Amino acid sequence: MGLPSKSKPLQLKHFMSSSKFKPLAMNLGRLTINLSILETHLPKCKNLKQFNQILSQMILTGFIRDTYAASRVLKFSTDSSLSDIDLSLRIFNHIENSNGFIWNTMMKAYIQRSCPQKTLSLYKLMLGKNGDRDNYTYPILVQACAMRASEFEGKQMHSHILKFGFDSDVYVQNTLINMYSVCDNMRDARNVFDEMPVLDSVAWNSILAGYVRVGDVKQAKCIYDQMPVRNTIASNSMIVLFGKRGCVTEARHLFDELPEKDMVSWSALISCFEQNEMYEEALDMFVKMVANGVMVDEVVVVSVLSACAHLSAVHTGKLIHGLVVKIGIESYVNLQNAFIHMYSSCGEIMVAEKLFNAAYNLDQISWNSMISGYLRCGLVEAAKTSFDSMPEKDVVSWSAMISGYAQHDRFSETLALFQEMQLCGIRPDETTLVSVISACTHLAALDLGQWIHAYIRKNSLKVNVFLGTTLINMYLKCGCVENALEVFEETAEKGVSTWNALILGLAMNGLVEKSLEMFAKMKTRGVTPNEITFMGVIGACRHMGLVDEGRRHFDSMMQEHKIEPNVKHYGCMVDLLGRAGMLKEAEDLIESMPMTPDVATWGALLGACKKHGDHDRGERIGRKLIELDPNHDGFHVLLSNICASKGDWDGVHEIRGIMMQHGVVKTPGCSMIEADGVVHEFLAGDKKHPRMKDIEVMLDEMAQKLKREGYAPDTNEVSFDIDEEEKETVLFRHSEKLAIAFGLIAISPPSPIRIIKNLRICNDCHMAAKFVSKAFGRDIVVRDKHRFHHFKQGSCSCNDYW
DNA sequence: TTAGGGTTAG
Repeated sequence: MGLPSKSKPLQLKHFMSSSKFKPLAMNLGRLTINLSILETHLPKCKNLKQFNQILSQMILTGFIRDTYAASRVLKFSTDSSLSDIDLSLRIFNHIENSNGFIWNTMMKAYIQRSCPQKTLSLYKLMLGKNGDRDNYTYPILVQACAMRASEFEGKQMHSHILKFGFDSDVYVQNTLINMYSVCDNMRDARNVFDEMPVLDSVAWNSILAGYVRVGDVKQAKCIYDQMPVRNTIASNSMIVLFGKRGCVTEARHLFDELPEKDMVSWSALISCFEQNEMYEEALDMFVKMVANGVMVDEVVVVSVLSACAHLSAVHTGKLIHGLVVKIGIESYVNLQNAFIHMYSSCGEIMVAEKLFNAAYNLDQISWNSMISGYLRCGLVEAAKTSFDSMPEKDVVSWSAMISGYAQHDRFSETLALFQEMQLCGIRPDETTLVSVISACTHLAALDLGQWIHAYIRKNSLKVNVFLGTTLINMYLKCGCVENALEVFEETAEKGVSTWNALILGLAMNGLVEKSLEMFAKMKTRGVTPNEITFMGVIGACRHMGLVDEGRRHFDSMMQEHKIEPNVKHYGCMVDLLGRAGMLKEAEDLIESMPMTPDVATWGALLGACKKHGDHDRGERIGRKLIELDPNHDGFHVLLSNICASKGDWDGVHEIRGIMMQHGVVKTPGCSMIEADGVVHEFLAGDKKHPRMKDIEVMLDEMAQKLKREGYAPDTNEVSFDIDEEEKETVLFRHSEKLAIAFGLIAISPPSPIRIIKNLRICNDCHMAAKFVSKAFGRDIVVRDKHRFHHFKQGSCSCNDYW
């Protein structure tokens, strides 16, 4: 920053190769240096020593005071690789009689070394000295502003240009167009362009490049069509723009029409296919490119490898690897990283690892690709080891590892790593937070989730589609409908997934009508529903037993939206019919399915049989199911429950035997509850909690109060052949009751008691929760495997239909 | 009397 670093004054000794003055190596002999000698000898300089000797001669003889001679020697210094920028600056500072050329040369030198801020500092110095600016000066300065992408500085420069009257210079105008384009200000770029009396090819190309940069297809096309001369670069840029904006047909057409296609034309089209998820086309095009003898470089190969990764085309990837080695470009870091990504995407993690270990020029992306590769292949531990040994971790590394934990259902570790990241002072970005919020959702860690929401607001992070959807989902899955609706309204960028989260979540919370309303609203807003939307919509109908409406939506999938119902949609319909007691219709629908029904579909019918007491149908289907899926614990349990409710204890024992035989273990009921930011977990019959004594006392109090209110335990739920009193004790140790008791102790009103259960809530716990909400005057929110139950004043939001 | 400035794609 600031002015170019102060250089030491130019003294003769700087240019002496030793303290002893030697005669010029270039045979200057005893000749006094003059212009002609300078001009013949400067270009012949082979090393810094020779250059220094000429320079020292000039100082010694005072010839450096000749402005023209000084400008030649400075120019040589800035252009030649023999000298460096510090020496150039020392020469520049030594020149007493400087002129515009000399200033321009020094300012240009900083541009060439990518130090535009030093160019601008020199300009300030020049202004102070009222230096000799000329029409060569401002193109350099405007370019410096463009390099800094600083519209503020650019505009200042523009006003100087007007003030000093350089605005009619075509070079100046062209750099202004470029500067405004780089700053994405196409309005001012266009103003300059429109006012140019004579447009040369640079002006056309610059304005086109601007429209391409901001992605304005309409204007770019307009300019391209009007261009008097179109070069390949212009055409290639248009292909790129079409690709970026999803106009694949136009890109392909333009490519076909090109009279001359170069390497960039081919790779622009290939990248267009790749970006628009047309991976086969990308590969085909690459094959044609090679067949046509077009040169291939590392940039195009990176695109093609990405296509291979998406297609899992490891064989093609290996062929390309061979080609890359043959043409000798394999050591490009980007290419190595693309190979690591391709191989790990195709499951060839060992190959990726070998490449990674063999590479000598690893960068941050290499490490991040390797970690993501391990995670993609499910090797979470290997990823963590690699992560721990990284020399430097950036936000991408942390996000990759955090999302890796989240995607492998290791939610506590997700949150722990997030905390560690913060301790390391790395600021999370939108991507990181999506994974963390998703972990909060699974763990029902609402406190942390809300903290993150506040963090997003405080740091004005952009709530993009993913983040918005994740937040809405979290609030709905934690039973906070109001908050979810608020985020939904605030989210500017709404995708189909955002609507889906809302439709599914509202229905889960028992707000079926609102959910269906949102579905209607979504369609009027022009958002096209997808198959997940219909899962939500039919699911909503299922929560309230809206059979006719559900059927209507199911039929509309094909008729209106051309979406073929999949096995899950059928399963959902079977569940809807079954729950409503239409068991025969449900079974008929299964028989009429165009695909093989999955176990979940039969399972839905089995559940319905249990609910509606159709024991015969239930037993028939249950036996079929445990054959189809002998490892599924839930079906065995349901079947055994059906036997139990018939009083068929032999059947119960038989099923138990089958379970033992297959090693099927019933998933224990588990409830989670968050108190003061800590998540507590309860298993059925659990006695391990540190506050178990208090909980026992509360359970007794609950039992007494509930009985007074008229609660009678529903012992039908217990499928053990034990007496009624014992059954009641078992019932009162269900995990959700333990959690409710704990909630009554640990969470002070009016905060609701929020519980998450891994299985579906049983009849008895549902009834008990209703009584507790009344007898203790507490709101209880239970999220079970399928939906929410908001208990308030003795009733539940599900209206006892679940 | 010399010398120097601008755009551009995958």
